Amino acid sequence: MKKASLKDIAQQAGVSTALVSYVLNGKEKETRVGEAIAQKIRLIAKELNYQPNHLAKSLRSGKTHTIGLIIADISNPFFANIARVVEDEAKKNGYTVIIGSCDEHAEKSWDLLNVLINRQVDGFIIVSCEGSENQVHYLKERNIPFVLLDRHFPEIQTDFVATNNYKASYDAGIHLIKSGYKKIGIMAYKSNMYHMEERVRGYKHALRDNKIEFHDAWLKEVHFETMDSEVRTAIDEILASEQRVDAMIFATYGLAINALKYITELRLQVPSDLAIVSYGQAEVFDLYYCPITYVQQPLEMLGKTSVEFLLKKLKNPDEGMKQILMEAKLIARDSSKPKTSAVNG
Amino acid sequence: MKKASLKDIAQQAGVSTALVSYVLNGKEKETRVGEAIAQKIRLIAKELNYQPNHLAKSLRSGKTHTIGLIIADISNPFFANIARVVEDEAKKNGYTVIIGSCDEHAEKSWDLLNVLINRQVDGFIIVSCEGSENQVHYLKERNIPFVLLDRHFPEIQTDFVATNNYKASYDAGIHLIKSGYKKIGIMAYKSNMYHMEERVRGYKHALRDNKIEFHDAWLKEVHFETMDSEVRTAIDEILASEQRVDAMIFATYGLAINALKYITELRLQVPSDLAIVSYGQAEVFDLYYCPITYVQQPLEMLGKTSVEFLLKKLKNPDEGMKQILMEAKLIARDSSKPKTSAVNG
DNA sequence: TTTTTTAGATTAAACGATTAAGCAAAATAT
DNA sequence: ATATTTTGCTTAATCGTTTAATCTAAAAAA
Repeated sequence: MKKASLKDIAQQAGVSTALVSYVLNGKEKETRVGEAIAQKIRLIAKELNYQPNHLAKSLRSGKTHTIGLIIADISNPFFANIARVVEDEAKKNGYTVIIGSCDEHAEKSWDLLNVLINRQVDGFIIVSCEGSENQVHYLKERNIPFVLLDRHFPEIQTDFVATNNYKASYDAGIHLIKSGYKKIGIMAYKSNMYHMEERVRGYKHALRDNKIEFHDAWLKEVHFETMDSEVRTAIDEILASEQRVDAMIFATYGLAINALKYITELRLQVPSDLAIVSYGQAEVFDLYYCPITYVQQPLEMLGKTSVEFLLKKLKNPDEGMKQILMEAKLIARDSSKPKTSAVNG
Repeated sequence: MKKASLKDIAQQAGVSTALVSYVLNGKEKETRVGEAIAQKIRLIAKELNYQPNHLAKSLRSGKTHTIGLIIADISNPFFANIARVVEDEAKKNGYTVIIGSCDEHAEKSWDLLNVLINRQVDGFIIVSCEGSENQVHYLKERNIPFVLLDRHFPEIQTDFVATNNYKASYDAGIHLIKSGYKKIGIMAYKSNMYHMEERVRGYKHALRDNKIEFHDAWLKEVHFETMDSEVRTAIDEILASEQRVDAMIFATYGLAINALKYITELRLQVPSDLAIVSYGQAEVFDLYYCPITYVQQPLEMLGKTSVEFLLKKLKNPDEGMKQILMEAKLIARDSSKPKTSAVNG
């Protein structure tokens, strides 16, 4: 029992496929289909449990109602959460999502892009990785609709939905300072990605605005690929330095996890030995013996808005560029509680 | 500058599209295409950067090289990790994966199934949820290839790849008993899913084989949807009961997380007040002040094998049924360390 | 020399839908 | 009664491939 096609319905109804198509697409008015025959077609369609063939539709229309989501890694909770939001929001609008993980690797990202372009996704939502500017330019040139998510390139005019990382880091810095910490370090990825630079810049400005001199040794930049080992070295160094820090900001969830493991090994007490504020969010932060203060990014909003922007663009390609920076929220916990009883609760 | 099609190449080469198709699909030998013309076609194809249109191919062949992966929730680390493995393994074989989250909800799962069938995925990898037996039967009837992953229905003959949950729970129980715990509870989902029942059965048998009488109060079954509140009640009850437990097994990651949060609130010490073994795996288990003993499922193998089974089935639909149960590994940590110095290190 | 075979190409249908264009009959206008 | 419009439907091209069937000329065999 094969799937029923338009033709099958047409035959049973004794009409042409055109009529069937018109009726089933609700164009009976414009195309003046007789009411009687329309009824009949609808009935037969229901009887045969007709399901239109997406492939054929897509081939004809050039639209697949599919969007490609390129992220670093679906097994990372941040991206997994984003993916879930995107999936739901897309489904709500009749779109299907194909997710690809590029491991922060421009080459993989490029492969994914091509695979998905070949599969004729209607558009992309992309969490760009370092060195993928050419890909963004490529999409622009080829006029393939896309929205950058979470990260963007300020020197390239694109739609994007991201977090105000500068502000988030600034707030994190201020928070630590207000809590009485004066020697504050930050660990970030070695990267010239704008979002990462902003996370560092915000931190620096928080220091500056509070007359705290920034020391180069306080900034630790590690490579994504070799994070596991580099984080340890970095922590060793930052604690051994002349200007030993009493607090640290971790610019990503991955960094924080690695650091926490090492800090636990070292039997350092949080926050007395080292106060902590981290980006990202996950169960660990709640359940760590000293709950971790973190920068809560508006995941839901980021995901939803990116889908919204993309779909609008698909409906109307000529619509203006949409760019939005959303504010993160600092969730204060014990890992950054006031150093002395002097300040705050 | 539109994408080049077979026709474009054919025109430039001054031949028919058939020839181009033959050459580009490596059928030049069987179909006796002249060597000279074949060269020319390949050259032009390269020049025009020809990329075949997947939609057209699929429409013709009935194969989309796409597989549907239905899981409970991509934002759950267990499934996210599985998804990643599946994604990679599929890509290695030229397949694309479409992931759908059904939230342990048979109705959503059914929707997803239909959406994906309509999108003509070639086959499915499914983590079944409660009450989805009809869906499995449906797939069998319609002869749509699929492999059940992580969970299966023993009363339905299907391909599947799963963990030996009975053995895993049995091992967990034995481990606790050997560590000196005698009053061991278990928390699971209220469910008649086989994998969940097996997790409970293994635990019970571990008790039985060690002459420990099982008390009904030791088994706490909570509903997935209302887990947050029910877990608390369950813990309260199991601790207040006459046969207060000194150790607990959590049958899923989600249960463990909720329980740990509450246990922390209650200021219970792990393992002295309550020893713990949990299913699932994630950073939390490492970073909890008392690292959590957990049942490590062979994620990578599960994912890989499920893809392998499915692809084999796609190649050769008549191949026999493939079923495999993989062994989990208990990772012993401090949360279940020996109660007295009597046993073990 | 005639017939058969073979190499090398083309034609056209098919996959399942959409849709512009066309056509005949009925209804309306002149 | 004739011209025009409207109604209701069909035809056929199209999207980009694949592939069975066919064709043609040249080569091989009879």
